[in-house]
Amino acid sequence: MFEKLHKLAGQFVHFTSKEKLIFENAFTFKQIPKNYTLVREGEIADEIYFINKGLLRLYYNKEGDYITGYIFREHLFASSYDSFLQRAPSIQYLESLEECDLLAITYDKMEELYKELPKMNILVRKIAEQRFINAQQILSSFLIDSPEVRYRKFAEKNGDLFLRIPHHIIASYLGITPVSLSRIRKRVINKP
Amino acid sequence: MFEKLHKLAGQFVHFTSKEKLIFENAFTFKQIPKNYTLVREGEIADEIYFINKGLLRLYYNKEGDYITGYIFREHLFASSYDSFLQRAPSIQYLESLEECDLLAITYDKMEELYKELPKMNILVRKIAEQRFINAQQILSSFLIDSPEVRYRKFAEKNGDLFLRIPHHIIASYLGITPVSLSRIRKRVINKP
DNA sequence: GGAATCCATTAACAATTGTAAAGAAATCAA
DNA sequence: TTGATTTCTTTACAATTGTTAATGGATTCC
Repeated sequence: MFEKLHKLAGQFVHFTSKEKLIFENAFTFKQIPKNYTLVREGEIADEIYFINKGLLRLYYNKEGDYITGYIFREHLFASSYDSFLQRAPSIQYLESLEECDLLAITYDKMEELYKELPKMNILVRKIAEQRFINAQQILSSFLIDSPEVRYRKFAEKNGDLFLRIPHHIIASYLGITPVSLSRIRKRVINKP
Repeated sequence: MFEKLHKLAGQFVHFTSKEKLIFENAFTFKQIPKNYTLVREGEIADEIYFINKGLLRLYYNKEGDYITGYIFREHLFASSYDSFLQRAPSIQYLESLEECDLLAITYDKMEELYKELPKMNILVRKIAEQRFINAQQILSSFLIDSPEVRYRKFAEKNGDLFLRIPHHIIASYLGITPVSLSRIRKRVINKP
């Protein structure tokens, strides 16, 4: 249940058995079906989720269009972070793309943990730094790469997702339309 | 000298006078001319900089083209963060766009600070979280907005930069060519 | 199992952006 | 100040993407 979470934490801090228990007890297990909405636009995100199984996506609703901001895979923390961190209404939705097994922790529990386990500040700092680096890398791909190159890089790392989720969700994540994604895929198949 | 830095830190943690001194002493003052390169591609970024005065830009060199990844303004921490945080060769350059007054802190000094002032973990966590939120917002603009809307938003917040730095630097930051920026500006002037 | 919905692909056309080149204006260095 | 460089804009054309609509296939839901 907590194996992968401890593995992630273990990369950055060392918890004693006692601390491990306090850490574990801050989380609650949640099993949710496919297409379940965890956070709606306008709501304040009260939890963050460690994904033990399944896929979540963060998306924007822009005049009826749904634009994917991020796809969270197994063994990552997922949330509408800006809402969670700033205690402000979310400008995004957080929804499952598959049936998911999650470990949820609330904002208040998180604050308690910072007090009980000062090491948490180190852990969360490291995770925040990693997320920042990740966001920066994606951003740089929008600056440097053409949509086709962006597709190629995505397919290399996340090729399995083309079989797991609808393509139009990936298209908006790459900043293009489904039509354009289809064209690019055709080009790439003919000239790999 | 440290006024703005303390103001930033004060938003997140409260330092005693003693702690303030330890904090201040970790930094060294640096004055650099315009177009001075702080970090080169391939080097490991050993410092981060708090900008008291001036502008810095982070940029990528892609086959001879220079693409702006970020423009750092006064009273922000600037660095090639992925290199600094991961102790890995930088994939970007960090360079001044104007004469700058900087407060620099090295990686080693930073590690010392974490030990001497555990509160630093909270402070840096908060700063990392803010940076992440900022990166996410910029990224969402690439997904949601057209280049013209991205230009309009940039001009609203950073209009002064059009008078301070060459436009082609802003163009690549917006993910477009200088030619396209010029066209968009013409469109926007006629239809504000 | 059948109806309804959703989805990926294709086509045709419009709009936008990129590319290359050239000239004018501004800036910089000697 | 002068000459050289950089920078911004404009033009013309090519390439790409967006938009809209239609089709057939797959999936979902009673």
